[in-house]
Amino acid sequence: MAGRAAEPEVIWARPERSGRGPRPAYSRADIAAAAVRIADAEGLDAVSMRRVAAELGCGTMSLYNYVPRKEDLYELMVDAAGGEHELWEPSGDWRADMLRVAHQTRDLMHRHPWLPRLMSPVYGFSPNALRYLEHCLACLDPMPGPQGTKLELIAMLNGIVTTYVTNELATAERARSLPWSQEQENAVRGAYLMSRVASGAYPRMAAAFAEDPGPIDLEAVFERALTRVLDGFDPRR
Amino acid sequence: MAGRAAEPEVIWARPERSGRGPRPAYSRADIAAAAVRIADAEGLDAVSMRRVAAELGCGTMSLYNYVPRKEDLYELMVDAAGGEHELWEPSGDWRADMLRVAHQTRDLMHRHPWLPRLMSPVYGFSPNALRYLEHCLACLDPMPGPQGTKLELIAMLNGIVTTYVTNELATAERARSLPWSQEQENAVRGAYLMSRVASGAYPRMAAAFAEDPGPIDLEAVFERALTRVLDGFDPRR
DNA sequence: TCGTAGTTACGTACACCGTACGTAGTGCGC
DNA sequence: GCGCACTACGTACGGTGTACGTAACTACGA
Repeated sequence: MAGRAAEPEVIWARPERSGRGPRPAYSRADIAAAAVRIADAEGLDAVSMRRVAAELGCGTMSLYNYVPRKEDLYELMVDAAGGEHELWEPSGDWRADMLRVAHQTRDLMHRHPWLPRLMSPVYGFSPNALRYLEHCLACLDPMPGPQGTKLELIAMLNGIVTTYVTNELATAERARSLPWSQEQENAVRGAYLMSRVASGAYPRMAAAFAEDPGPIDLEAVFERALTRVLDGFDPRR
Repeated sequence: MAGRAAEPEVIWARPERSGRGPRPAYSRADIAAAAVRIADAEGLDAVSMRRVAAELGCGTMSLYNYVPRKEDLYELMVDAAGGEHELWEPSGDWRADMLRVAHQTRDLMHRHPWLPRLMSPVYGFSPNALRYLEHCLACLDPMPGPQGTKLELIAMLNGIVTTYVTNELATAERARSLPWSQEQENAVRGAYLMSRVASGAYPRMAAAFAEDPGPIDLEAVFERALTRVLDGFDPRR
């Protein structure tokens, strides 16, 4: 019987190769890379077991030898993306290091727009996620206080980055599978919103739209959000 | 031809009743209520067009007269949940008011655990969402600064609450459709995590797990996170 | 008042999904 | 060299969203 257990299972706990039987034709890395390739090129919704198997050049059900459930395929993808995190020797300035981490995560999500959708606390302990977490904690060594607080900070920053990038990408990832362009969608939604606001029922929203903020600098908004969170955690303030 | 347009469409922009033809058998509120009932009782994954139609007592395809795409059904659900937000006369203390808003949102998400999964910036402008936004801005009237900053604060708080509740619920919503219990899942994942940490490869993670934080007060973590964000936005600090 | 156009209602059908199950072939460990 | 655990994979089932066609109904313009 193959690995389709009726019990919960962590894919990272099962060995990639178990000695007996024919040598597996693909590695976990191969499979993850195939899925990531598809998701990058055609969007997350294009990642189906059949599609990934086809990309690998094997039968659909062969995939289930490697990946008991589709969810585990997602976990492989998130881990593969996490492997792109470039780690460094902590500088001693934990605030600067955490800012750098956050920016790197944001870049990662831009490179793989499907990542935010798969980023859930559930997939938190893949090998690369552990590597990443340990690195963050190392960066936070100079920060006083209990480890628990540091974990809180890391979680908070990750949450902010995910939320922010989700906003940034908006419908971009979803739009790939729609029959119309994102510009069309934004135009229609914008027109509707303007008509509602113009109705006069929402005076403060109207004021918000009326005020001219100058050129909107999303980058600055992001930076400000991070700084605010770091301030909130900085014991020197 | 029914409303299946090849153009993007905002469901709130189309009239519920268009005069001509037979009187529609159901209102948008009926449909939303049916979907919400199913999602509350059986989880979001149980909400299919067929299932909702059955709950209403009509044919599957009849639903498409009211809801051109499934996504719009989700939008109806989010709006219906948003209608449960109880608004009040702003107190004059914007920090206190925003805390109250955040707690209410959290309660809402506990009542409807599928909400965080559907909470995306895309569904941001349903009637009840606009009501909610306007109310938040009213609460923020005493706060100095441009409206843009206030919108940033609201977005940030919503993001925090969503992230936090997602963590809180963890696999709870997902677990409903799995053949094993959430306790089993947590046990297996916990055991795996412990084994990895015990390997010695992640000394700082090990330290984090080793330190005894006393009883973990999730409520306090939430409160602290909110306070930190409010601090970051408070011009008096 | 009556035809007709626009709507509602809904059954059928299609392409896709995740995956349970059974079977055949392969190669390591004893 | 035997046996068995493992890989490979075809078939099939029950589900999904939804395109399309048809029949019934109602409110409006003539």
